[in-house]
Amino acid sequence: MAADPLSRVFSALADPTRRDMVARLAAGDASVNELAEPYDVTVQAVSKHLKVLEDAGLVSRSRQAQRRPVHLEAEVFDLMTKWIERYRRLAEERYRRLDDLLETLPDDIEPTPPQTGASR
Amino acid sequence: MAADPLSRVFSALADPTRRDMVARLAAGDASVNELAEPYDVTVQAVSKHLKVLEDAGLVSRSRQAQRRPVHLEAEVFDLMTKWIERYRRLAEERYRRLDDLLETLPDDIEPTPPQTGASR
DNA sequence: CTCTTGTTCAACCAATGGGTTGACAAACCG
DNA sequence: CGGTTTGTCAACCCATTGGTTGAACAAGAG
Repeated sequence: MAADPLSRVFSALADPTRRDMVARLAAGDASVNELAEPYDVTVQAVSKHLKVLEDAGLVSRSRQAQRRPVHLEAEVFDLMTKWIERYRRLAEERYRRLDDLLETLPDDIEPTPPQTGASR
Repeated sequence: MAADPLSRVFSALADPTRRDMVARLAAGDASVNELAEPYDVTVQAVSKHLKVLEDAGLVSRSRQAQRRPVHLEAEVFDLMTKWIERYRRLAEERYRRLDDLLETLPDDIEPTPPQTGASR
């Protein structure tokens, strides 16, 4: 469990149940039992999921009587979006540059010589 | 392997080696051997990683002589950013509303009665 | 056709992950 | 105090994953 933060966040959100929990927590804090209610798994399993989300920094838990309300921490999302946007931007720039290059090519030069049936 | 698309993408990017491959592919296409070079794992392991990335829709492979150049497909990133932004936005709105609420509260009403050190 | 290069497939192994049940801790309720 | 509610910890099970080695396949190059 000594993975880097980015791996932890991606990994935490790779599970549909955990994503659903995050989705529901976006609407408001909830107790473990409340969170567990819709799923047909034990409350212990949900507790484990929450631990994963907490280790990823996606949620935090406070204490309020016996309850441990779970709260969504939105800041960690930035970690992901920054990573994603960076490489998407690069990929798109590269794509655009390739487009430009093809645009300016003389007509008689073919970037990938199509098999014209003519033997070489 | 019948996971939903979002799970596949998050899961694929949960591995640091695969993220590094994506990062390098953002700079340009590469063959499997080229991709494998920096890592001290076998080329078969890299081939497996590429299969995961391909199943997630993050890369595509064409054929060029014996080589199978790997190409980064940036569109899938949108799937993630849309999901992330949606819930981050909700969480932030909720946070803002809570702020507003606290702002308008009369002074003598305490939202969560702080332990005043009185009884145990 | 044979050889070489690049890549994948198959079988296997150790570690991890998501689930279970059962016991336990913490805090309120009587 | 003794119970009840709420949640976690521990041990275990089984499927998945990331890695290995060894063989096979695909497509030039001789």
